[in-house]
Amino acid sequence: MMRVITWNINSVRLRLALVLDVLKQHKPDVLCLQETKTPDEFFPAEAFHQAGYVHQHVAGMKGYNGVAILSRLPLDKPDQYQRVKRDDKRHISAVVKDPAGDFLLHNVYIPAGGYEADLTAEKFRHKLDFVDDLAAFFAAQKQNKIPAMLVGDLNIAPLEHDVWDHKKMLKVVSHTPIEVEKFARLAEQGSWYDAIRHFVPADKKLYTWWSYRAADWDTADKGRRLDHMWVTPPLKERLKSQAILRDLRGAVQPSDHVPVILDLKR
DNA sequence: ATGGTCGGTACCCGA
Repeated sequence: MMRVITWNINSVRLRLALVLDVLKQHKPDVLCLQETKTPDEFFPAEAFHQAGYVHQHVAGMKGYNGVAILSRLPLDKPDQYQRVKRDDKRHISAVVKDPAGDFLLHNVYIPAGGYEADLTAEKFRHKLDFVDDLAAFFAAQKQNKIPAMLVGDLNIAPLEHDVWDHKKMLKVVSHTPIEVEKFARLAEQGSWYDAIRHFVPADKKLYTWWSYRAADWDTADKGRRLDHMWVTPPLKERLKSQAILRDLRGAVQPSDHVPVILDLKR
């Protein structure tokens, strides 16, 4: 079995012990983090190295954003397939040297988009442009035949049951029709297939994020599925199982996102 | 009716 975990950690330094616990308990081959919120010189590389994740590809900055790929399997050609080089620290890539077959892994953190679902609002515009930019990038990659996986915090909940109340959320950034439309186009341009919904029917509620502002996140359960794991067709036949580690939202000092696990047959 | 909480950083911004 080959296991990949994606997790928006909202500060890797604050939650290092929690991440190490997850690694110990769930033993992924590869861990993709978003919102690490630290420049590379302060990234806790040694702690992950000691935990067995000796292959690391990290791109951080001060205070915001930041993505990392931590792997027990060798990583090749880091960022040969990156969307843009070294600017906003929201996208890194590497080829994972899996014994069952190498695959290209993209770790993505799409901007949240602010509060105003208005095309003239700067943050919303930035989010939509970022998605368009990614779609164009993957369209240009179409000739590339290597099997691929895309994971990360995409900050869009596309399906009716990816949010707690579809009608109420239609005007809320993350579930607006224009975001969902651009999200679908991104998936189409990259030939991406939703590997989590492969296992969970579309009419079943499924969340990976619960706001910090909810007094009782668990009983209120006003979640959204913002974190995704996608594969291209060559990896579909290897899909084995998925898991969303909901309980971690109840950890001491939790991230507002929980880890998502995808297992591939080997 | 339009809240509420985080984390990093520096007294606010982004989520």
